[in-house]
Amino acid sequence: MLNLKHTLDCGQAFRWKEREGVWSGIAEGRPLTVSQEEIDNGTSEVFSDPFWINYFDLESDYEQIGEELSALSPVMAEAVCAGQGLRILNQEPWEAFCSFVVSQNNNIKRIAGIIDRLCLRYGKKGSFPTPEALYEADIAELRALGLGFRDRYIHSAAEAVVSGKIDFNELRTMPVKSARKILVSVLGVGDKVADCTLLFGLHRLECFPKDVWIKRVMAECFPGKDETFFGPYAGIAQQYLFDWARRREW
DNA sequence: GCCCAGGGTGTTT
DNA sequence: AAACACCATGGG
Repeated sequence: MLNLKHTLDCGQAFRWKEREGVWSGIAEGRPLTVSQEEIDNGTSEVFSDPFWINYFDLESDYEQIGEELSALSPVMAEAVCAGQGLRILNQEPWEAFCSFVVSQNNNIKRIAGIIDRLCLRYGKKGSFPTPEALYEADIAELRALGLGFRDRYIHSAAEAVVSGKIDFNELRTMPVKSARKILVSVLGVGDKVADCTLLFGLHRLECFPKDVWIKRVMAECFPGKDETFFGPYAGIAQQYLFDWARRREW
């Protein structure tokens, strides 16, 4: 029902750490420490706290969705089976947006390191930095944290939020195509980062971010098809496929 | 040393 | 519109 590894270590969030079977992290300023054992025996606080119920998307029926996706193709069924317990998180939209700006042409381990340093330097009490804090940050200082050429992209993303050009509450209910158009108007944001923001930050489950792994899977296993093949839960299908492909031997 | 990583921008054909 | 160079950085 909820698998922490397939949910917290599947490239949708970058601030959860696992140590000796115990996962810990912070979301919207709230710390959580939880083990898979507590999840499996139902004693974890995530089942009783409305915040975590929403964060882990515990009220959606992933068994049902998984069955519908599995019926589409054998490969999809294999990915769903391999990713049992994976769920699409409801992350804070700014954190998702900012994190995936950092993600471009980068790898997950390094993304996580950069975000750790951003939080230490600009966040309060281990929280993710506010857009204001990053808007006011010195570009050279951002560069020094390892952001590379993405330093000015982070600045422009923060500026877009601070100025109100991007209003996540509006993006949440707007038609997806309009929301994507607004996101990609920010310097350093293309279709992939926009789709990750919409899927992981605003729970727009029809969004299907196409990174190098997904492009590889589509070319190899779904030739001639695109995200419309997967229907209204394409984003969930995408995440099963990403997690499966990344852990698989090729 | 080269290639790759949850890509995007700007320029040239 | 498609191809291409370029962008920092660290791990394999």
